[in-house]
Amino acid sequence: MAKASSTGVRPTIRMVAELAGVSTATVSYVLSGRRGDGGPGVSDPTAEKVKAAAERLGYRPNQAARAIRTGRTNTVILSLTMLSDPWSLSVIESVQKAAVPRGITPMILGDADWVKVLGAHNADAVFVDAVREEQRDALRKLAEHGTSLVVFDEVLEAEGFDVIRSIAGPGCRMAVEHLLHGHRRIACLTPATVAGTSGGTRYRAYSEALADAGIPEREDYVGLFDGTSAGAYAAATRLLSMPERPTALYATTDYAAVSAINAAQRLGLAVGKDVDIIGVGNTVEGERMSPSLSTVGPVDFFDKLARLLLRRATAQSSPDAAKDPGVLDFPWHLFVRESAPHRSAATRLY
Amino acid sequence: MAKASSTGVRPTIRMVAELAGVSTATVSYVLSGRRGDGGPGVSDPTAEKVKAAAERLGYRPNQAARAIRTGRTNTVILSLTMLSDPWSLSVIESVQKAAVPRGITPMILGDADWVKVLGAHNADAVFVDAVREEQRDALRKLAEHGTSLVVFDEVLEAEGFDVIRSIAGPGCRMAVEHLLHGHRRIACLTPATVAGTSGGTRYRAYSEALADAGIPEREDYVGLFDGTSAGAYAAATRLLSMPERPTALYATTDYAAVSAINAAQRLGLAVGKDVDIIGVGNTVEGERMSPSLSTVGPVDFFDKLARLLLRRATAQSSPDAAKDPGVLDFPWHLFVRESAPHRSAATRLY
DNA sequence: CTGTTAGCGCGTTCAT
DNA sequence: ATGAACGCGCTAACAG
Repeated sequence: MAKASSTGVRPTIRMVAELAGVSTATVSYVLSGRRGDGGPGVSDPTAEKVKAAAERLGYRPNQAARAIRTGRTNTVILSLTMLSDPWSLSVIESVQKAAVPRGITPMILGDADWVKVLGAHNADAVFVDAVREEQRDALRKLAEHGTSLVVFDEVLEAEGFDVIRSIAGPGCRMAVEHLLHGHRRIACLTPATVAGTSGGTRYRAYSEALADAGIPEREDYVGLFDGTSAGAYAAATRLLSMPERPTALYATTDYAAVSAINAAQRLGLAVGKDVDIIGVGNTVEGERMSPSLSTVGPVDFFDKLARLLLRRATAQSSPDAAKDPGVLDFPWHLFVRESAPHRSAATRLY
Repeated sequence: MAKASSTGVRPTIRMVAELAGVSTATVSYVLSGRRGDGGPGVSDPTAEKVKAAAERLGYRPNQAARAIRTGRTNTVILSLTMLSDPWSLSVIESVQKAAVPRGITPMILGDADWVKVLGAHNADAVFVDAVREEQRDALRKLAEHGTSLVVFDEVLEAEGFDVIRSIAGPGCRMAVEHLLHGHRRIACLTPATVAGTSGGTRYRAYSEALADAGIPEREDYVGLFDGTSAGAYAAATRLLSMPERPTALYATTDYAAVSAINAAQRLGLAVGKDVDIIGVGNTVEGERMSPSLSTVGPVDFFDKLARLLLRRATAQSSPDAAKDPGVLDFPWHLFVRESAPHRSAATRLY
């Protein structure tokens, strides 16, 4: 029960050394488990003494002090602007899965003004989720002065930092065209926050694909909702309850598509038969549900992102295979699953 | 456009000093904006020279090095287990609003194994949102050795750290009893993940209040859902479409209550008139919507939490009015708003 | 083979 | 406005 040392003071390596009756160097060797080059180098008895002393004092190595000497913090920072977005949660999850086993801690920065913070807190690598115009210069400066950056952006070029890119337009187009093979009455389910954001691209793909197919766009076939799942559910219910009910539904996000499937089933419609529903994003939930969700999106996006980030974080010290920063482009694919299967001439709904 | 120094090397205070032709001490004073005691102490011309040199090199002070000397990192850590929960987002938002103006950066730790991390990364203060049994000892040890902790927990006592407590039971009871003043047919809308979590308390309040009022609990009046808003919407729709429709609905979370209001309106029911709906949690959205949501919950919870955390972070250095750690108990209140107004004998629905 | 000494690398801060 | 010590953990070079 050895209590000792409830002094409210953070124990240092020197206190441990004193209590164990050895030098600080020995403590350092024992606790970090390494020694210069070859063999073990610390005898079992002393190692035990040191460990006991450290345990008794509640000693924890001081990352800040370690960082100053080694240049590594064993930390990656994720700067995420929309924490509530499932996309952000996927990023966090993937990075955590990749980082934690290697002893690296992901820290999340919820604020959008990463510019001030990142220069000061020296993480081994940083992921930035969105770059505003006026932040670009600061970004380049950071990269110039030793910060390892991975940036998610559709237009930036790699200038000392990695760029991850995932362009939605063509993929969304594929989704709508997939529906056009079997349908004419195609509705669109999209959040109302279309202004300027990526939502705009996704809705535009719908408009343009319909126009190119010679199908006039009906205003009452566009289901706007407030961005929540409940809102998507309500909007989908409205669309699917119309007298001239659409036979297919293009949802600009996967979670909206999921809500739409729920709504359709509640209305007694067989999804993939009476009505086809396709989403955008290729999130994991869609793959797991029943019926499985047809969707478009990048392949393996989050895992590859995590791997790149971790490689950057690790390559700091060992510049072995650390390639120069570059652009990593994720092409989108069409995933035809149960909620919107292939339609032959025989199964067309028009 | 003075570029200079794109060496990929992080500039140090010494490089700045050399370029400006002054000592490192002067640079430190200029950039941190303080000087020993009284007057400015640094002449304007040299201050300008220093700032120019720092700007040219892209110098950013190294937090780790600063921390080692001052013992302060200007950082608070938020250890949050359920990042997708709106509750976590509220915590983040409040803390950010309080911290950023004071130059303190909140970092979010998404992993549940804060034990290893917190000992190493010395933040000025740490908020922990859930403590498992086996983590309690580690918690005490951390607190003993200088980590400023604020813990959210319903049973822990303050042992060197602050405890924030917000007990749901009695408040939920008040919510159901409020409905009992005007109703007999009261349904309950609750996520299916009742096992052991706080959800259990909230459902139990419903069961017990009904039992005490001599009303038998009907199984078909309990709407279980999967935890999503869409699920809550669907479950509420089912409840409100029953032949013997309940006249009141007790939802164990505010977001479920919001979905229920949407569902009721969609079914053509006047909320607050044909059907009363009450939530749990006192979140801001409920107050802002129309009809405004009646609910129970703590008052001013997030802001007070943020203030306490920031006080702890700041008090590190100046031990002026830093009271001893204690338990901060948030009593719950009943907020009677439009979705479930007061019912007099005349407006009773039975 | 085991353990110690003596610096290093930062920004801060007290004397001078 | 400066020189030098300081606080921390790490580690090359050395001593037993």
